[in-house]
Amino acid sequence: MNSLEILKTEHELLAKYAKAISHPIRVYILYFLAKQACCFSGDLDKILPIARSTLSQHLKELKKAGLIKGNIEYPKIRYCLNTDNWEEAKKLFENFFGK
Amino acid sequence: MNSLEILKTEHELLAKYAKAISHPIRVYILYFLAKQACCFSGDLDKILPIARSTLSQHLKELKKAGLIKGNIEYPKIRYCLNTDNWEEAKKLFENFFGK
DNA sequence: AATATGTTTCGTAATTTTGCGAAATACGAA
DNA sequence: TTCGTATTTCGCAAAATTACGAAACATATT
Repeated sequence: MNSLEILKTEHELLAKYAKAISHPIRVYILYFLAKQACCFSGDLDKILPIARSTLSQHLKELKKAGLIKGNIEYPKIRYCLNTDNWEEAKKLFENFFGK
Repeated sequence: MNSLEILKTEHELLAKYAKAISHPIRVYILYFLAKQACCFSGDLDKILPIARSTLSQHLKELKKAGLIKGNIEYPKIRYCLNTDNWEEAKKLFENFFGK
């Protein structure tokens, strides 16, 4: 893989993370998790003015992007930041904007 | 405006900037401008594997989000970062990820 | 086995995004 | 005034996103 391809991959990765952050609801969820460590979907459902199914979809998006993960604790699911990828995203954005 | 509303606005602003960055082509354009100061649409057209009209649309998106601006220098248009908003976005992301 | 709980998946609809080629635009140069 | 250049806007189509309510799921409890 040459440097141009690495560059391309990095751009695509940054775009992927940016896309995950590109909706106010998802920004809020990430903000909430970054502050409070972890929470259950129901905690967010109480706060956010959207249907549960819609919330679930946003959580799915964030999971797909790798920014959060969910651990089952029946009958609930505990959502947390995926700290490794969170740090990766942080570094990509830092680099992008110029440290 | 209370603190919750300010928070909401900040989340929406961050989401808006993230959306602008959420496409690889736009990431590349911003990266290019951040490195090289300014350039013409034609410079990008030579590099990027998309139609001119599509490139134009992406530039429009970035302008709409406030991250770039274009100065007419007939028959070309010189595109530059909108540094004020670029700095604002940088700070929002820094805050978001935790400084 | 039946029920209750927290959450996701399904089906659907409306809107937005992405992309292209063709045509339009704006202006300087011939 | 006509021509050339750089870029945008238009018209369209395909795909993705966002949203909802209803139904399905997985499991602990009764």
